[in-house]
Amino acid sequence: MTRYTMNEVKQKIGLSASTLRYYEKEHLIPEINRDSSGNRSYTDTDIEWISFIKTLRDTDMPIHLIKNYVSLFQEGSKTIATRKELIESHKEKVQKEVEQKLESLKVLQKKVKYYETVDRRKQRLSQRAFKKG
Amino acid sequence: MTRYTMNEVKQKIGLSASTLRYYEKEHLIPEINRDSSGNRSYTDTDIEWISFIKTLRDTDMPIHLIKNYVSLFQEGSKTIATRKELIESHKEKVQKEVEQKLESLKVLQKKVKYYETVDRRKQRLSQRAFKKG
DNA sequence: TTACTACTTAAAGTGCACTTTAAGTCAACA
DNA sequence: TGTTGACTTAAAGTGCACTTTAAGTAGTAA
Repeated sequence: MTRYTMNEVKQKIGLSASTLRYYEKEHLIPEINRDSSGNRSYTDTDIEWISFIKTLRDTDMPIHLIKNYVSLFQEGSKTIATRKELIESHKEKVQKEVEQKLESLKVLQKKVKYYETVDRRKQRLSQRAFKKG
Repeated sequence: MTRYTMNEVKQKIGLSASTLRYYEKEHLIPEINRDSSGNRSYTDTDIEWISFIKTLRDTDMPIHLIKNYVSLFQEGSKTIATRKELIESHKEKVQKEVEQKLESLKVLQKKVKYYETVDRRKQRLSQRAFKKG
């Protein structure tokens, strides 16, 4: 069975050692087995779990909701429906945020375009927009 | 000339009164003119500026970079090129983040699909993934 | 044996972006 | 005239998610 050191996990997943310890302490990830000298030894299953938690964090799910999700998981298969709802509603929230960001990107693109086409006269006019400070 | 109270701006833009004051104090937005009783009175130009600042915050540009952008603006047209670079590089960063989130959304969708199709046997197996705690 | 490196812990500290608090002013209405 | 409500300020407080610190241990190389 392949095992990984903390350093390997750090590389593989892209979380710092202190974050990995913090997640473990907060029970976002399981208690990791130790090798003969007391250092953490991660399994492929651990890696998979940590990766999914990272996906949740990458999409800004708050720690307290992830804890909620993990608790449900530990209660077993009777919580499948609730877990599905939790992930699905998070997914919908993220989708809306992405759509909002795409709108914002249009505004940024418009601004860049403006800077590309602006001439000296336009620039002087634009100064009037924020004349103080 | 149309003028707006803080309450109207709050509604129009979707920022709290304290955030509007905070942005003003930090010079992200210009010093707002006051009415006869000392209360803020926002112009359409103010609204436009605040909206753009909100777009920057909605896309998670840090306050210190926005301050940098505002400073450049105040230095006048000689900073147009720098401002364009600043906004453009931010735009590219946001685009990458959006792409990353779309990838994460695929993972979330996969998980939802899994929960939709999982049967009792599969659920028991999945329990092995996180057996402690 | 000594030094070095990589890990370990609990606890305190950090950074960011607001948000709340406490105390005060002003205009309108009963 | 008093009280209500919306504003004002500076300063302190909050929430979140880590990150850093300080002190210690275990294994390896010289």
